[in-house]
Amino acid sequence: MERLKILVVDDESRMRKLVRDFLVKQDFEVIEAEDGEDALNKFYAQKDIALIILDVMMPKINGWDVCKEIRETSKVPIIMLTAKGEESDELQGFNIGADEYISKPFSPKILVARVEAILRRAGKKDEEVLEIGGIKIDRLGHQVLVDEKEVELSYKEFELLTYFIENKGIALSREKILNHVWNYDYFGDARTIDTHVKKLRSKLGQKGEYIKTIWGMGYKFEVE
Amino acid sequence: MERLKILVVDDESRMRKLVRDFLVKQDFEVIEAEDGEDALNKFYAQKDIALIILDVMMPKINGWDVCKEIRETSKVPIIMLTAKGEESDELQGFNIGADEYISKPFSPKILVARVEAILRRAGKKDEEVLEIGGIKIDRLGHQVLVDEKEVELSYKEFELLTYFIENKGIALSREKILNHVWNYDYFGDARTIDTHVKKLRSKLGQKGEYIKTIWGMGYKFEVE
DNA sequence: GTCCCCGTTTCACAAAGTTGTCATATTTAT
DNA sequence: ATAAATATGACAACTTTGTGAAACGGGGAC
Repeated sequence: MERLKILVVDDESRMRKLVRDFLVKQDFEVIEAEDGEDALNKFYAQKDIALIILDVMMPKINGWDVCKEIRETSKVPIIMLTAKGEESDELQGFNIGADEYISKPFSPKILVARVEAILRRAGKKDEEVLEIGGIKIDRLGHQVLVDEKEVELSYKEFELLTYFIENKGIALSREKILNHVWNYDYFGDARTIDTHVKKLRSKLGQKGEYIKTIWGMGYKFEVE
Repeated sequence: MERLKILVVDDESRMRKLVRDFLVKQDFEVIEAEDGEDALNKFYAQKDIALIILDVMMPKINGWDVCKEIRETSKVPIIMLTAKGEESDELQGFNIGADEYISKPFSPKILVARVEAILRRAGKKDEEVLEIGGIKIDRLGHQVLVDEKEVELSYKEFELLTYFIENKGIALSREKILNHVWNYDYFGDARTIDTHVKKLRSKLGQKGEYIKTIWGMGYKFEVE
């Protein structure tokens, strides 16, 4: 297996070196960029970057803008490094589509753990068939089998179920679901999700119960 | 890990120097500000400040107002330095969202100890799984296991338990709990916490006893 | 172009679950 | 014993979620 490329963007070289050292130890290939402009150039030049780690505070173009710009054309996973307290885009009132936020200061151990979790999930996107608890998703055939019997799902239902299963065991906020299943620039009502969940649950029959409601939070797919 | 930045705000340069010297000795990076205005400017310019030490008595903008202002946008930990008798503001229930109060005169050793305790706690916010005494908190799954069996908690209960465990072994006043689990701008009755503690204890069964009452003070989570 | 079909979204109301408060009981410190 | 603080149970107000129906909207048939 070829080493995966990670783009690390931070204006402080000390910080880049720190992050790089840990990632290299985990056998990733690291590419560094020292500001937003540099980051965009390197990202577009190197088409096979698997993940971006992006500091928020940078001269010229800041991290939020780099993220937004990249999201225009790519769904590459992005981890934002934020200062304490400004971690969430919700707090800023606008959503820019990062996948994770890690607040400084952080331990390198945490960073590496998150990177691996994200890549593991992202890796699922390459698998042709996902299977869990008697539900089989065939991406190529765009088909879902429940206990070997086909269940007809609409496009959105299929995407939603796939997203749930790619992230099984993880509580997903409506915000996050909208970002991934709909799109980073979708501005509709989050309650739309409820309707799709309802239909999914009913089409999955008994197994619809795997989609759990997390009250005050969102949903989670979990097989017992 | 990169050195953490601490913003020290006091109008007396002697005091700043004193505090700075001790913090630098502990390998923190120190940024100084000599009044409230200066403090706000430097805080907003340097986005990765990990903690603020803030004198109350200062010209132009005083410490209380700086704290309130910062709390509008950030959850960065704040330690207030108060002269004898000034804490009354805090005691009178005028709540501005500081994390700690240290009254002058204080020993630098105490200050450093508090700083490190706060930062240690803040670091826990990035850990995905917390585990202690047979209680496991899975943040990603938004799920709590007691002796490997799931216990269903409401949103607030989950937050409260998480806060207790992030601060295990530390006595927490109701004031403090309200500030962190509810919000800095919550003005309800502190007795509300009692009700939530009651429910938490009962849902945790035997292990509910880990939540100890500290008479006249608040609560503390402690495993024997 | 118009009509129709069907997936998607919105909406309004019902249902379910949560949270804060209050009165009362109990415990604790002195 | 007494006063003060905490525990508890019940409940009302409030939020969030579920649901069915209606509105919307794009693409194909005609």
